[in-house]
Amino acid sequence: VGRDAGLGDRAPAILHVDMDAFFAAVEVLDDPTLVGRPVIVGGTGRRGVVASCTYEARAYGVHSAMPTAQARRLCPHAVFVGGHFSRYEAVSRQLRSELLAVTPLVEPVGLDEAFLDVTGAVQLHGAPRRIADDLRERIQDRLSLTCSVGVGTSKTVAKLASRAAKPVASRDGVRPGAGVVVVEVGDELAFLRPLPIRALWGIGPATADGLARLGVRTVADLAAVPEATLVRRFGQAQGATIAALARGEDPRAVIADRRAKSVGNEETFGRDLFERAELGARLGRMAEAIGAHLRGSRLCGRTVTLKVRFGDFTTLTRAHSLPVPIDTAAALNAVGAALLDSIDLDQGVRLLGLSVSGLSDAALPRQQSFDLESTSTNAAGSPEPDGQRHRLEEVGHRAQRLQASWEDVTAAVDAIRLRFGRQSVGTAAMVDARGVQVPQRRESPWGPADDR
DNA sequence: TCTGGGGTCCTGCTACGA
DNA sequence: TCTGTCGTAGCAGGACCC
Repeated sequence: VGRDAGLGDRAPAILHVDMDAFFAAVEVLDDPTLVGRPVIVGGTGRRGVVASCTYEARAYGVHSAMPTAQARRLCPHAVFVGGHFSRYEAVSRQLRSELLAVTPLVEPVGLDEAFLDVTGAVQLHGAPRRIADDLRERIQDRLSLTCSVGVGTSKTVAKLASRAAKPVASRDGVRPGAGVVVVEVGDELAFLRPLPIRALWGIGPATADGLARLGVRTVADLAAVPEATLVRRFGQAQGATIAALARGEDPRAVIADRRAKSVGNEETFGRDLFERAELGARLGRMAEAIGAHLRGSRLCGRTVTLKVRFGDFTTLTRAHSLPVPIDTAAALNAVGAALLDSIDLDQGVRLLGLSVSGLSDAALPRQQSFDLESTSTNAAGSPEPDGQRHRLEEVGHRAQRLQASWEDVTAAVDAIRLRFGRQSVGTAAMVDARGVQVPQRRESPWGPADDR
């Protein structure tokens, strides 16, 4: 980026801005009686997980992604909050506009953090350290929230620096962090080497276990392992990447306009479901939600993937690609239902998910299919396709016909909802005793409530 | 009675056409 | 016509991120 911008050989300056305990901090901001208390945001039911918690809760060992039941055992006197997702989204938009005031090169990571490439902004805003200090101050002033900022010459170093700038929670209390940590040019390896390998982006529990078997615990240990060994053990892409990270090399650029590659919707149920009719109804609502999301983003997709998690937590996916992209609930539902039909559900279903990938711009001209009847062949080239493949190809054709026949109706429904509200119109399957129930993102999407 | 929901990326495998 | 090779696409599963 620096070179492209005519900045010569100036080292890149990357900032990583990370809000402190974001969801929990927003809850405390909105309810001052929570100040100084352990607050845990997440699913409050038996199958919920922790999405975020204040440092007062972290002092008891609570952390995000932990089952709520475990968090309750560790910190029974905490305040458990279901959360307000749309509020977090609104604060996140405010945060983003503050970041964009510094540079257009902002790459958001989730709602609460972002990378900024400020290599070209130093002439206007001052040294990276000053930009980081100013940003922290402005976010505190405008949002009344605190963040930590890391500065480095790469994303990895900036990210780890922001982590080093965070407050620390222990049983003795909460110790404030530095707020900003700058890793100067040339100090990267000295900063990285003592860190545990789990600190590196891309090394999760499975990879850390594998590395531990090689006697690798710190980044310095990792740097001593030949790259060929890592490639053999973890594959070409991951092996080469973690070898480079251990050497302090991370060429990834800050990318300001990432496009979504898939859109999905999934739900864990309060109790395992066995009835196909019930699962089919849930699937229909997911197709509605995904279709609305696609059309709202002017996207359409070709590959529909169904995800099923059984009571014993085993998970499988089934996917089918269509010759033409779709965006109507009717077409998505037809493919999803056919995939669901191909799965034995006797074990009971804990989670059902539907997603669509192979996305393209809906405004682009779409290739129409000339072949709506089944004339395809099977793997062996025989004109008589085998059962499952044949059924999916049939449903692919049906989805195309549904897409064509529902396109105008769907556009009309979207227009009505835009003018008269989301609940104003819907298919019969979406009507219950409370009226039309158009699915939308839940305010607390971290597990089912216990009565569901 | 531990394990959500939004995603991305990679690997291994199979099928298939050139 | 048959066989082997190669590149690509689709699919399933897994690891990882917030």
